[in-house]
Amino acid sequence: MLQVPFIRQNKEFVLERLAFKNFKDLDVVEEVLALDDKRKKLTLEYDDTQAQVNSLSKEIGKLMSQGKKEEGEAQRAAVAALKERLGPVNDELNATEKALHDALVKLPNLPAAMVPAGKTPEENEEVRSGGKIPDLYDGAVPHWDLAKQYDLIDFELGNKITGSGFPVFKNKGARLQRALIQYFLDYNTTNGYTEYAPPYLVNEASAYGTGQLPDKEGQMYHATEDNYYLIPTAEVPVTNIYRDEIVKDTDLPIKMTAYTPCFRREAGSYGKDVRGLNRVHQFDKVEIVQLVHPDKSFEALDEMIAHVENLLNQLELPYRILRLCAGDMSFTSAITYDFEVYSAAQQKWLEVSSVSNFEAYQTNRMKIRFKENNGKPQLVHSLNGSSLALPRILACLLENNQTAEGIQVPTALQSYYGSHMI
RNA sequence: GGAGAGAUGCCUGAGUGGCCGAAAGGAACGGUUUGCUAAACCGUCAUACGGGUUAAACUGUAUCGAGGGUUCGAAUCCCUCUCUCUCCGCCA
Repeated sequence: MLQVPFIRQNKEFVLERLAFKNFKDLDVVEEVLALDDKRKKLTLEYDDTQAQVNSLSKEIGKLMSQGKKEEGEAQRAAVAALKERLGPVNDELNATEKALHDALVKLPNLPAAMVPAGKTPEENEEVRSGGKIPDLYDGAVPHWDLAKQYDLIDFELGNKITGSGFPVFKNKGARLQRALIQYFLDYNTTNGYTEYAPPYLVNEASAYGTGQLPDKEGQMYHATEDNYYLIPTAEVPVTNIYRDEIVKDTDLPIKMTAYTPCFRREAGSYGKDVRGLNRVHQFDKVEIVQLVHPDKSFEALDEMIAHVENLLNQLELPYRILRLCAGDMSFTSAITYDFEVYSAAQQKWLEVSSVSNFEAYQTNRMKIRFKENNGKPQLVHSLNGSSLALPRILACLLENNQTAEGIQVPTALQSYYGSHMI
């Protein structure tokens, strides 16, 4: 969430940026400032009164130990009177703090300076593209047909075991999937990311920390018996590794990677674009997360973009990089780049990675901070990106590399998969 | 699932009503000195939110798992919750 002192000092800027993001409820900004004023006033009153209580209490202790009971009794009455005032002030202070917090979490992150204007996905800006869109041979089919033809994925079996959107990978399909995971992780760790294998279920505090709660409650699977949430992305457990921690500036940047399955209810997205692997409830993803010095987050962002782009180049997939317009970015992001690969058989672009800089928006919630030269703790910046999400990569690999003789495996992947052809 | 123990600062760990924001040791950081892959000594060593200041200094409040209660006063007593550990059971 945004920081109140920043809002106070940069009110016009905040309003302008929020409007740019197409955020309607601009009155919340005034509300936040008014509540903060009230909070300060009440804090002052409470602290002053409590200070009197504390000092009187000490006196009473002294008087009692000196045997001056009557004087002590008199002081007691004075304290009682003060405390009568304290209760209501405290109640109001708590209510004000809660109202302030509730208002604050309504405000999305501010779009960074480079973010293009716009409201819809059509207004996203193509930054660059790469790779070559293949000319498929006449018998080319979409991946769901290939999956059946080569016995790689059984969608119907998933329906039986669980429900729709839970594909079963088998034979060479399962192997290819495993090869990709291994390949991605190796690529990430080679480039300085520390590998983690985190839990796939998280508690409420973690889900709140990265912003899934309260905004996206309905999108996560919820194990109500124990009140755990199935992770929608490794971002949640991995970023929370440093929740409530103060690290040394020399520890930065912190670069982490993790492979996990991801679980998403995708409520309300039935019908369109859900065929085959395009949109599923459980999928595998390798994620990268960075915690960096606030001055370095845009540098880190560029590095992550280059990192993901290089991966797509090595997989020889045609891709394009989009800078999301203000209205299409997520609630918590300051700037987001989407990576899409071209599915030649479906003739459309599929999103396979999303790389974002959250600046201090997430870390302010999670209180992830660092200390520089024994100074005051400051918030670090957090970034994350997929490198990469498996299903759509798999779909494109199958579709784009299909030939009459079989499906070709990209060179970079061959040693992991164990063959040059499916 | 059953029984028990516990939750204190970066770590270990003392503290059972006022002298405790908290002993001691360790780690870390800064320095002095000496010096060969280091030791000794000195110092620093929680956070948040206020007041104050150009900025500091200074100062108030809160925090000893979380929330509530008793009391003039609570890390210390009471209640609730959460979590952790140990043993038993079950099991990969």
